[in-house]
Parts: sequence; structure tokens; C-alpha cells
Amino acid sequence: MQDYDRIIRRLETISKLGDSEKEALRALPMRRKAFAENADIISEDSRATECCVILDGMAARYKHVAKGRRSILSIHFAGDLPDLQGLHLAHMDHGISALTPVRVGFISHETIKATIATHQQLENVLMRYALIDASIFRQWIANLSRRTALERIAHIFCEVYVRMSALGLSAPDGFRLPMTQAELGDAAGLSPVHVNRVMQRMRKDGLIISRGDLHAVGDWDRLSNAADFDENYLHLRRDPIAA
Amino acid sequence: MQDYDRIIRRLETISKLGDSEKEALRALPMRRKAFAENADIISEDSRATECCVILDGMAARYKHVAKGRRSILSIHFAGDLPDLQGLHLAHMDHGISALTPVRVGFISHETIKATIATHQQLENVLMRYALIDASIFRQWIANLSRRTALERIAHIFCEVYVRMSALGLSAPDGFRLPMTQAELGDAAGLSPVHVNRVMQRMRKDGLIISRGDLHAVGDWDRLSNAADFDENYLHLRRDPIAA
DNA sequence: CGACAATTTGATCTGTCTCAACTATGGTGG
DNA sequence: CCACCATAGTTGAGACAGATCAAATTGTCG
Repeated sequence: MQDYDRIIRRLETISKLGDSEKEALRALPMRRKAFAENADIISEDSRATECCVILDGMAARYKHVAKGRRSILSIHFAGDLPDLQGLHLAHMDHGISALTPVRVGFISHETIKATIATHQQLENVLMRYALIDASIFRQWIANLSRRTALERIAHIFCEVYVRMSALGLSAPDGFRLPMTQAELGDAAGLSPVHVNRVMQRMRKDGLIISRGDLHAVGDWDRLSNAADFDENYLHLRRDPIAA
Repeated sequence: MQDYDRIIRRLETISKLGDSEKEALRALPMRRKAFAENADIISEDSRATECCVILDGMAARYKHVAKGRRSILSIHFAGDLPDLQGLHLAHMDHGISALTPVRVGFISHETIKATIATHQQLENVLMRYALIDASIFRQWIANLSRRTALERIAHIFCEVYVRMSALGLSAPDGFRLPMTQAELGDAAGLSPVHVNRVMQRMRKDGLIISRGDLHAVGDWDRLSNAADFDENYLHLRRDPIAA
């Protein structure tokens, strides 16, 4: 699959694109760059002049807090545009780092602005993209604020599973979540040790089935129930009417 | 102060507005409505056809999670537009409720869309508004995920203090945060009892000085330090260059 | 004044953290 | 091709931050 197709596929989880929009996207010049695992794609406190798109692999947005602790704010994969806000907010308030080796495309703010100026539909999709991002953040706030360790981890699994499935990135035998237990802890606000113990319980209870970083959903009803998961907050385009 | 002036003042914490933009804002027809304390301004799972603006009093965005627990996602006061996302996302993924008696203005999506279509500058400000909202959510994620009870509560105080000050809503003798300790708990992911004990410690240590819901900052350096607070994430217009 | 809501206090319990060791696992260089 | 090393996962024991339950006290407002 071509790089531009990944972007298009991703944006079409939000709304249907016309041929002219797809053309415009394919015409965007893109600088490609590969990053090693754990490399900083964009660092905290920098100033971006380009937007990045994840082409391959997985990345995470993060923020450092006092005492060397780190918080993971969101998880991203092929087609995701994790720093759209850079278009309007010069100063980065968080960083983006590679969870696996990744290929990233960089598109200058200038070209994006020029393109959306002539393609109202694209501007709308990107606007919706940014707003859905915010909706996901809200959900994470609720998770961290009022859920137990098991609920939090189960919720992350549910979200990643649904988002990957919407992109066709999950196989019948499961989906790949190449995060260490320490990284999952940074995302769930838990210590690595506790993540380990909770995941053991989830496996024993048949909620998930794991082999390395390949996870399968053992029982979706019980997993999503344990997580108190409701996919509405992802605002995925499911019915033609919402398109 | 007129209702429209509150909106203008709020938007000017983001970027400077020209006379033509201010005119356009004043021309927006607005339906006004008063709500009692704890009333639902917009309920979860509804569909909005109007945006709301807080004119007087305080409101909070919230989400309910399993077991009757509630999470407060953000705190809002005069001039805030807490459901801009409704413009592009039909389905509400959270609710908005009144922390105090509030007056709210409702402006239809249609008029807003028509106005920003002819006022590029206004569209930009609202875009920035929504993106700053998301930045604040990210900060809250980091707070909940990797900070202690005292740090979380201190951080909320810092944020509210700075945001209110930027609007001229804090007096020399302090600022009014009319939330019960139970509500603060919903915002910080803590039990009401623990909020109480932590606030007692903050008062004893001179970080804050409280009389009812009127709070004064005892020692900004020590308070912001205890909270690990850095106002960058608020993206306030501080220097003329960023405007 | 009475009543209801909010705050405060005390006692106990528990989920999660921390520290520390041990066991895979996979990659690298000799 | 194997020995080694680093990284991730696992296990155990103990400590602690914050929750829960219950009661007392202090507003505050009709």
C-alpha cells in the first residue's frame, strides 16, 4: 500500500473523500524519514513548521512531568496525524516518540494551509480529526480519573483494537501492540510491575490472549464490559448518514 | 460588562481581534437561558444544534463512568465556549453542567458557520480555541496519570487562577472557585475525604489561603512549584508577536 | 430556628507502588 | 555457532497513598 493511501484510508474513517480531495492529498509533497525505536520524532518544547504523518510502525505522544516521570497521551499508527495542532499553535506542548521503528512523512504547514484553502472538504476532515483527537483525550481523562488498573488497561486494549480494526490493521489472529509493559504503565498511569500482574489476570480470565506483542481478544463482550468501553467517543464513520 | 464583551475578552486571550471581527461577533443572535446550580446545560449523549457560551457563573464538562462515578473534564467560566466540537461532531460524548447558577448563551451552528465563512480571522481564533482545549486535556491526562493528590489539586488551583487572571476575573484578595470538595475530587480523580485532607495541608503550609470558596494564592512560587505548573500548555497570548 | 448540604475528623482497609531479585528472550560479537 | 549481554517480563515481600465507612461538626439559607 502506498503512503498516500494510508493517509486517505485514515481520513476516510472520519468522512468519505471525493476524488478531487484524494488528488489534492496525493499532490502534497512529503519528506520521508525513518526513526529507530524510542527515537524522538518531535521533541517537547520544540516549534514545528511541518505536520507529521505516521506511515509505518507505532508512535506515542508523551509529556514529561516532575521526577523523571512520563505520561503517554495517545497511541498512533499508520495514517495518523499526531500533531495537527502545530498548524495553529506554534509551540509544542508535548513530544512524539517512536514505539517501534517508524517511517514518518513530513508535510510543511504552508502546503497544507494552501491545500485546505482550496478544498473546503479537506479542511472539514482535518477539523473533525482534531476534534476527535480531543474527544479521545477526554475519554482518557475519565479512564485515569475514575477507573481501576484492570479497567484502564482493558480500555486501552479495546481502543487500540477498534481503531486498528477500522483501518484493517488487525488480523483474525489478533493485533500487534508493540508496547512494553512499562510503556503501557505510562499510558495507564500505573507501575510496570502492576501492569504485569493485571495483564496476567486478564490472560487467566480469558479476556485477552497474548503471544509476545501479538494480542487477541479472548471474549469481546467480557473485555469491553470489564473496560466499560463504548466506542462512541471515537466518532468513527460507521453509517453512511454520518458521512 | 455586556455579554458580547465577555466573548470578545475571552477570544482575545487567544489572539487579537479586529473591529470587523468584533462587529461580526456582536451581530450573532444569541438565545439566553439561566440554569440553577447542578443543572444540566447539555446532557451526555444528546445532539446539539447550537453552541453554548458561559456568560456568568461556572460550569464543568463531565463524563459518567461505570458504578455511578463521575469525572470532571474541564472547568469553565465567563466567555468560555465549552462545546465548540458540536459544530463538527453531531454526537455529544460528554455533558456540561452548572457548578453555580449560570447564565448561558446559545448560538446556532448555522449562524456561526455563516459568520466564520466570511471572517477568516474568526475561523482561525475558533480553531485555535479548540486546539488549546485539547492541549489542556493533555495536561490533565499527565496530571492524573503521574502526579500525587497534592500536585493534582495544586495544579487545578494554578490553572484556574491563571485562566481567571487572564480574563480579569481574579481580585487582589483572591479568586472564587465555587466547587465543593466532592467536585474537586471528580476533577482530580480523588475521594472527597482525601481532597479535604490535602487542602488542609495546603492551607497549613501556606500554599493557599481559603475562606469559603474564595481562595488566595499564599505563595505563587511554592504553589506552582508544588504543582509542577508551567503555563505554556494554556497557549495564552502573552506577547504581541504571538498574536 | 430548623434543616440540609458541605466540611471535618477518626479508624480501618486495600489497591497499587517500591525495591529487589530472578528468569526468559533476543541480538551481537568473538 | 555459541557465550554473553541487555532488555523485558515475572515473582515476592513490604510499605504507603488514598479509599471507604461512619459519625460529628460547621455552615447557610429559607
